[in-house]
Amino acid sequence: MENKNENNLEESKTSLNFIEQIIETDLKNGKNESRVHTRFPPEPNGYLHIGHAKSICLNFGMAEKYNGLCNLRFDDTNPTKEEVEYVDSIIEDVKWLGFDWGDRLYFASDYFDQMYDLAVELIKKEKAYVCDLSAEDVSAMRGTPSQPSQASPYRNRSIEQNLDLFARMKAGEFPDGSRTLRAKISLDSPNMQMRDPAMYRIRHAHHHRTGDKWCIYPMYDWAHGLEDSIEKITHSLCTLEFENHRPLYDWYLNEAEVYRPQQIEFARLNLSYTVMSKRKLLELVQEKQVSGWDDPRMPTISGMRRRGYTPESLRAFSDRIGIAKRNNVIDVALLEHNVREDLNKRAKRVMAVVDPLKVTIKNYPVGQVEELEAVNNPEDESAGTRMIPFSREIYIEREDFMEDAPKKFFRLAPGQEVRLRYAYFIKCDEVVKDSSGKVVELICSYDPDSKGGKSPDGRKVKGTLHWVDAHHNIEAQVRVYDRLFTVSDPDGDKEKSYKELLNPDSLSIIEKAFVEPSVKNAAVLSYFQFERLGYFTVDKDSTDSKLIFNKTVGLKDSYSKENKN
RNA sequence: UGACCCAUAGUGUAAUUGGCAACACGUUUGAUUUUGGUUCAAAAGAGUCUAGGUUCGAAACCUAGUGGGUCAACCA
Repeated sequence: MENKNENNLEESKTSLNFIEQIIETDLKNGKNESRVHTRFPPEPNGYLHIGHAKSICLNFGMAEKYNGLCNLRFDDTNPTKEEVEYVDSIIEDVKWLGFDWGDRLYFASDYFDQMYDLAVELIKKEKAYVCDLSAEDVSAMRGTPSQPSQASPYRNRSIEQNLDLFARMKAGEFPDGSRTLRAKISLDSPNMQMRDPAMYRIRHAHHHRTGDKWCIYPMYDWAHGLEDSIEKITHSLCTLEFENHRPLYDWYLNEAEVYRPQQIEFARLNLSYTVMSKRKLLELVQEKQVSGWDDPRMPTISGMRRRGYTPESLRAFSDRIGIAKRNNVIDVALLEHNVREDLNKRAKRVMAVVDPLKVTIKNYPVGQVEELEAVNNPEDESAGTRMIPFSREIYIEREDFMEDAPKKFFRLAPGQEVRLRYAYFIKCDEVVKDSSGKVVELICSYDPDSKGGKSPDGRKVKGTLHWVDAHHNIEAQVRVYDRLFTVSDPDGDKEKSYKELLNPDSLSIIEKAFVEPSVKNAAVLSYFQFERLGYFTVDKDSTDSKLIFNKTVGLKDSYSKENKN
């Protein structure tokens, strides 16, 4: 084991992803005074998802690894889509993931004045002009990758006229959409980004930070490079779809004659059985397909937090998926592996019965209650032990009993003996059914010498069941989640929209589960392992009188897997 | 259709930069086990998209092809 860890350490030393290779080369060459300064630049138009977590871990991770800095910067250049609610949620999520931006919380909108001044400079250099064309006209004149664009009739306005018009745009003299400021770059570049892209558009909209100060707002390409430049970012990491924008990024910074960070693109994360676009997630929220952005089925950071994922597990996941330029789809099983790995070490074990079947132990004294000692976490001795009440009537899991059991069924069946964890061996003597033939109760007998679950005579008992006392317990609601979509690639279906592929059974609510008394005052988001069932966390909908648990993920289950095939 | 990017076990990422493919997840098998969990041990699974070329030697470099992705918003 030690050897393995050493190997992994060595590997993480020598095996660098392509961004680390670039950074190390830059460091070696003394580029940017050998600084590393990154940034995570979300647009506050939605909640962060696991794909953002990858980017957050990358940006903050690179800064950490190379003794640099990472800023949190809101790219808030479009007031019609952005809201403070999103700003707040993003701050909470990044913090929860465990990253610290110090005092470097920035907003693109804080730079609007500088951006405006620089745009004026471009006009003076005849590198930008005010265009009166409508969006439709521009689109119609755009041409195609192989056919050049038609020049805007306003392309050759005088500097003075451009200056005047741009100032009046800013002053609010023109209605929305009536004019834009455009960069004067090319009419026939095969890269469509370079065909006189818009730099400013008119939007008489209230901005969450600048209020009504502005009615013109910078476009992404113009704004983003300047934001990076102003913050002296060294490596501006973004996703692949901005690859075609890089020449424009460079052109703007070059023409603005300002410090030029290096844009590097990497492949965004895709996860099987879910969607990762903010637009689609927004639709699920707005159409009430889910309870909100933090619905535990959502791939959002807030949803996963509520589901019971730990920040450590998300960070470990991010490390393991790697960074590259190849389009990828990560198997959710890897994500689930990472939570289990973390929770296995940390979660307090507890017994809960989710689908109760009553068991009466006929030879156990009526009215007697014993307190039995149970281990809190076999992976962590310091977690200690606790006492669990046991009496004549208990509940076991319905699926732990079978009347006609196959040979490899190590659980309860007529005549078969099992161990009740930490309690006693019991044997099933009698099956009680209701008029419809449904099993409603089991009559069993116990071996008093097997107290604690120990075999009194060395006899082997293969099965161990979890249980909860029928009288000393807590009733709880349990919410069990399945994948949100029925297919592994909901975006990939040509016929059906992702909404038609939603899993109708992604949420099942168990109103009446029984949990052992020790969880009584469990705090929201505290996590447990319900033995043999999986990991669970306390939902925020819980009240003083009713606990609600979310199932984070089940335990690995080689038994039921075997039986599916 | 033009430009740009990408191509390595089922999935993802490596290969100390040209020296005969490794790690993780997943899968399977066995051992241990008072969780059919954990842990431990092992196995199967690619010869690196194709075809040429350079080289003593290519997953890596070159050319062409094929397949996939991105771009033609006054979104980011």
